[in-house]
Amino acid sequence: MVTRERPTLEEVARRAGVSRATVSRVVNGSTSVAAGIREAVNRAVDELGYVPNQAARSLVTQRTESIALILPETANRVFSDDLFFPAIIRGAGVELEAADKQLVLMMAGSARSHDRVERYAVAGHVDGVMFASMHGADPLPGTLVRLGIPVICSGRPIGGADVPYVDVDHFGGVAAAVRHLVAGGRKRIATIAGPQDMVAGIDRLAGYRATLEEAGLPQRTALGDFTRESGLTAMRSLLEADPALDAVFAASDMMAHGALAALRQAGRRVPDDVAVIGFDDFEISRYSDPPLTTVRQPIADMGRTMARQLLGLINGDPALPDAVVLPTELVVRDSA
Amino acid sequence: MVTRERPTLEEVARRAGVSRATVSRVVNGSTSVAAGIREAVNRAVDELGYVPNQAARSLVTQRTESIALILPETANRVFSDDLFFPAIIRGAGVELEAADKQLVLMMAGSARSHDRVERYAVAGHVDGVMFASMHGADPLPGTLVRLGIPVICSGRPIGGADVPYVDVDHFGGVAAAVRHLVAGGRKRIATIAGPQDMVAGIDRLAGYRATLEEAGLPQRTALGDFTRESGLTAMRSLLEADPALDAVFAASDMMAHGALAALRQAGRRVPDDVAVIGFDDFEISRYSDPPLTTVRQPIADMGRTMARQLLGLINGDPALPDAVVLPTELVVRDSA
DNA sequence: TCCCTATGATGAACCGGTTAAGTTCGAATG
DNA sequence: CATTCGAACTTAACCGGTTCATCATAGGGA
Repeated sequence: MVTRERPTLEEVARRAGVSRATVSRVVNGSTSVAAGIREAVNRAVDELGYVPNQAARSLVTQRTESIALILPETANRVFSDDLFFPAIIRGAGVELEAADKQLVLMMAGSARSHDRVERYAVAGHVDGVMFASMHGADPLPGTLVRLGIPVICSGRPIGGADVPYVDVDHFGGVAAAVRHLVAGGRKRIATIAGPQDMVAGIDRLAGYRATLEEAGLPQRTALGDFTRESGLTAMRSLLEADPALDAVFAASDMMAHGALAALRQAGRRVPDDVAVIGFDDFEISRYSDPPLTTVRQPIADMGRTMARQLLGLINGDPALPDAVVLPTELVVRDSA
Repeated sequence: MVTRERPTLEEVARRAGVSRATVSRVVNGSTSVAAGIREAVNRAVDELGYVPNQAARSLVTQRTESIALILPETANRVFSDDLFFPAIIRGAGVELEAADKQLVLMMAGSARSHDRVERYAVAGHVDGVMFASMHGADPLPGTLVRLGIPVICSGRPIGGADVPYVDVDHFGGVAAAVRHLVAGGRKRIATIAGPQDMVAGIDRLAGYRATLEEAGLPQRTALGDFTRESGLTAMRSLLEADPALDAVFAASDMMAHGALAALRQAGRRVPDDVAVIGFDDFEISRYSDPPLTTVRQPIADMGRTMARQLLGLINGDPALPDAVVLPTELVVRDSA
């Protein structure tokens, strides 16, 4: 391996016949460098193939130009089935790329990795941290904020931690979905709720409850964990509890697909016998049988917004809202 | 924001009553430090909450403890439909995490981002670079290798670039799939091929061709780009060209699902009229109607292996193979 | 003519670690 | 008892940039 020696500022300076300081100013596009010198320096830079050493730069500027995105442990488990985190990554990636920042991905969840993340951020490896949908009342975001590290969460943090976040209008989306079912004449509307240690799970269940209450209709709840498998199981237990139910709202698309499978196995027609609505609007929901009616949440946008907010925080933007809530929208297809 | 000043080595040293060098040795777990002193230092570290500054450390060690994973531009487009890149990320992530390395994600493809990636790597921001399935004969991996940067590719590089890589046995997998169709008595076996500027596309088509030739059966090819939509379109054109075809091998699961949809629309039963086999074995293929027979490739394993190989390269492991080819396996379900 | 002020370049301190070379000191050796 | 040696620690150089205080030079005004 021919590890070519990388030229340093010093060498560029020598070649251009100026001082290190001047080269630094040219490289950083500073003003007040005579045109002639600037050219000479640029020529030397090109000839030597000079690229500034990031570590040296960070050491003095205290900036790394990179941002961490923390995924919960569950991402590991669910990744193969779930399209949520990839979309977050994509959205954040695009935004950060535009700002010339790097995206560092970390999995967290276990106590060990928890500590790792904290040390990593504190070591000054990144300029800020984004948390993707956490479980429970995770203390880590708050801890980092207290240490003076810019942080943003996806999903309103549970437990009242005072951390800026980006979220979507779960409640409104669910209300629209349930009202759609009610308007369609459904009387026995059940729900497959998500994990009750995540805002997404909590708020969607709350939306279901409030809307049915408002409509004066009975409620029936089964619990899932956002995965297809859990949706299938939950649907079975709902059918057993109330064979006459005529609609179900699932708090995630994957659970809705599980529910579709369970209904098919139980010989129910969708939407004739039972209407089904999901939440997410993943690509695959357009291709299910029948195509899934669902609440669209702008996941990639969420990633983008998180990145944008975090960049604002890092730059000390004064007029930055603590929270941004993105709209959701009911997408009506054939399943309800 | 209370940006608490982070303690430095100097302060720890002062508190422990020793020199900077000694603290450094304790922190790095070096030998030859008397137990008493070691304890005193550790106490000081804990009391002050000292965490080494990574930039300073990198500056002298020339190591950053992080690794870049480069995704092709298409990842952006396809991400919402595709489960390939997430699995690669997950696999690599797990392995790197175990080695206490960080994963930096970058999108490349455009000329601009190309340059960005090169500069980033050369700036010493990462210790090595992994490329996820590239299009065409990308010169970037070769360039980085020449610059002395450890590199590994997923998928044998096109154009004979001498870059170490990890790939799967496309040919063998496809051969098994096509033989399965032949053994099932299929006589008119078409294929939906992947992009011919990617090894995965090329090798899978080659496997189809060779195996059919061996069986003395006629060939028929349509081209897709691995997405569901392209699979649907390709299937339609295949049906038009040969309404009597009785089997199709799609070079990706998503294209196979598109094909299933096209066949359904055309009134063909699967597998009775037309047998379908895909390639990937994504989670969703277990839940399609009918469940998809497909060639499983160990994607997460590929990510893991890439990471492992790269770490070996970085550590100068002498007995490192240039190429690793992982096995594929036919998974028979109901579609063929 | 002389002094003052921009303008542009330079020298040197500094960021926070690592590590080679040097120092100290007590135990072992001849 | 003098000498050698090795363990344990300190000193100081260095990594490669940024930036502030300083300085040189040319131009303008009194």
